[in-house]
Amino acid sequence: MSRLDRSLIAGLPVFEGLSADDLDRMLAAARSVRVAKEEAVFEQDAAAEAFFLLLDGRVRVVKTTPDGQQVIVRYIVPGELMGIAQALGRDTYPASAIAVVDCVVLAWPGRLWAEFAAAYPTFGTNTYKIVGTRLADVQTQVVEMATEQVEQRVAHALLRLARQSGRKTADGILIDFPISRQDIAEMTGTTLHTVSRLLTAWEEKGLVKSGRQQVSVVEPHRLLLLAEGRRD
Amino acid sequence: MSRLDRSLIAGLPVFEGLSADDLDRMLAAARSVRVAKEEAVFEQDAAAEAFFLLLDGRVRVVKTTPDGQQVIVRYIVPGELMGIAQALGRDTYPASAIAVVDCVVLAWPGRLWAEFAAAYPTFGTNTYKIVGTRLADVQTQVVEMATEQVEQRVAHALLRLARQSGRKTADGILIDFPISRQDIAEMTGTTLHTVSRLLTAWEEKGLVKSGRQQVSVVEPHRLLLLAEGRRD
DNA sequence: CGAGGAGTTGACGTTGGTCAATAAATGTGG
DNA sequence: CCACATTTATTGACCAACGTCAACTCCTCG
Repeated sequence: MSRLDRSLIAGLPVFEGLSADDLDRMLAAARSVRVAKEEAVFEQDAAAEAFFLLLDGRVRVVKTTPDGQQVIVRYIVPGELMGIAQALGRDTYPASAIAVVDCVVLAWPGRLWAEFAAAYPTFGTNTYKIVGTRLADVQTQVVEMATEQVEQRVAHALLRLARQSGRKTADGILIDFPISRQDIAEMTGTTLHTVSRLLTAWEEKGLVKSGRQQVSVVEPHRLLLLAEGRRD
Repeated sequence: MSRLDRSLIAGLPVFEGLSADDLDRMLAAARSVRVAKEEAVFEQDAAAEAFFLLLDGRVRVVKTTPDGQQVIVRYIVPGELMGIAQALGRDTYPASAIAVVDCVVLAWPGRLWAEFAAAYPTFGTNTYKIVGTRLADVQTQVVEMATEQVEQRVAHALLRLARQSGRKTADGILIDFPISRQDIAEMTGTTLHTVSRLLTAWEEKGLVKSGRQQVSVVEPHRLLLLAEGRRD
């Protein structure tokens, strides 16, 4: 196994404030893992034996109901932690994490969590800041689901994806990983049919461009108006 | 100001593992505050200057959208922390906390958070465990909103309230604080009309008993069947 | 080139929201 | 303590948003 270079993680928000030596020590305990497209990084309800950092690729975090319906909780982008059950006193993962494209992740044994948090307090604080952000995000999502119509929720979802994972192209902001109508439906609590109809309608109005497993936001500003419920 | 007695907080899950002296030291820094019914403990978007422990009463945590719609995020029962923005690196409260009945709370200055977490590590760990639980709860709520019909969501909400805040009576499990149809609607993302119709229908089937600002669950088991979507 | 996955689109029905009117319970001021 | 205002709840009529069902097309991969 090759030595992991500090530059892989230096500069990431989570590791802000750590010394070069600290980074090296943390990296020494990590192993780097490749995860093929559509494979799981970890599975819902499995024993939480490790926590992870996504180095490259995209991961979707999915909860499955007892009767098999799926809800996409969030997408993870490179540089983000995931599966940090230990930080929250859990011993199983609350959701599954699936590689959307081929990914590279760093994995640490879960029992190291407490050690790291004690040895590198800024790392602990930074992580809890992230947890705070995620809690806020999920609560916002609850509010959206409770108060908005499907059209607004889908518009908000696309804008979030574009912001988090968008790449500027000639056609506007391309969401730069494969995403199907079904995926968008599972993010917003609707059906692929409704998403398909919305995208078609928006394409006619010039707001988005979309194709097979791909969506670009052409006019973020007008889409935002829609998302906020002001008819245009 | 009278001295606060250790017995107020000893035995609460958050303070598990702390010595009597630790408790006394923490209490010495707290002030106890009475909050009248319908008054705010803290307000959404206000500077997070303190964190709180509910000693007595009931508090509802509410998010308000820009256009004035309200969503009830959760109810707080005695012994629970609230407004722990500091623990998550936030400097404003993400929601408002409103006393549902006359309440007594302990309040600590926010800047003490870091001190406490450092001085009493179990307190820190316990808190993050709670945060973990809340994150899981909110995520479950997202899944419910995305996959269940209104009838199931309302049934789930009532069962949660009964479990968290129920008192056994001749009529079944009484949710022991005033709660209106509108409140239940704001918990479940529906309208008071729909809640009213559901409660009437359930009352006819003998599942619940309800009146002005009051609901009892008579047959939790059958209500659970409904909540899980198995028609009966 | 064939099969399976992804997307589109029309027809239709249901859930649950909107609007409106009324009733019942509670609080308030004289 | 009563009259009146306010809040909470009920119920009916209506209808729109969106889910369901079904058929069909178009890619893409093997």
